[in-house]
Amino acid sequence: MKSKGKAVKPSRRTWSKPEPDIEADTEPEPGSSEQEGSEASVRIGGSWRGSLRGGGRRRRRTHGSNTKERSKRRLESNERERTRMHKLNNAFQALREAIPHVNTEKKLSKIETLTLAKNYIKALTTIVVDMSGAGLPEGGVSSEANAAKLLQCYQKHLEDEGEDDLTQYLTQMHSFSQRS
DNA sequence: TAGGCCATCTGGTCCT
DNA sequence: AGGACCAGATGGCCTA
Repeated sequence: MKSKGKAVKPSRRTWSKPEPDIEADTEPEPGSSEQEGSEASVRIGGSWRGSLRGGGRRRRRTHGSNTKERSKRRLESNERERTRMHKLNNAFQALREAIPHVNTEKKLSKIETLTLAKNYIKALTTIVVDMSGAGLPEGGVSSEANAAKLLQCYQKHLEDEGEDDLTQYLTQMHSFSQRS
């Protein structure tokens, strides 16, 4: 079996290989100001997000100035970030399993998962609203009938949204439901 | 080969 | 102070 895009990647661009154009390890003393307008504030390691949040301030850099110490912190931080992303991916997987998409070899991408989940929720909402409006029949509705109606609503929502790239999932899902 | 998707690294900002 | 969160950058794998 193959795992798309997956590979045990060796660490690249490690801390020990900083961008040559900025503040190698000749950073100022902790506490000294070295921000606004400097080249370093424009690009750091290929990225920075200037005024997205809170605006203005850049780089706290109050941690140990010791290179070894910073390297250690960076590695720990990387590890935490990796763990965090793994948790996020687990949540995505749980979501994939919660929404009715057909059992196919092709795993839903993250964007597909979110889009399908959104439409699924909308479809369920529609059903609930419809049912509460028409009144539930005595003894309830069979699960098969509910499933059929759900699929109908689901299909309608997908079509209304014009998300062509998802219609194949709908088709697959529909045939799957007919088979079972 | 191009484009999509993904994992990872990274540094800035926010939160506790 | 340190961890969580976030988003840009980078590069690998896969498919059309």
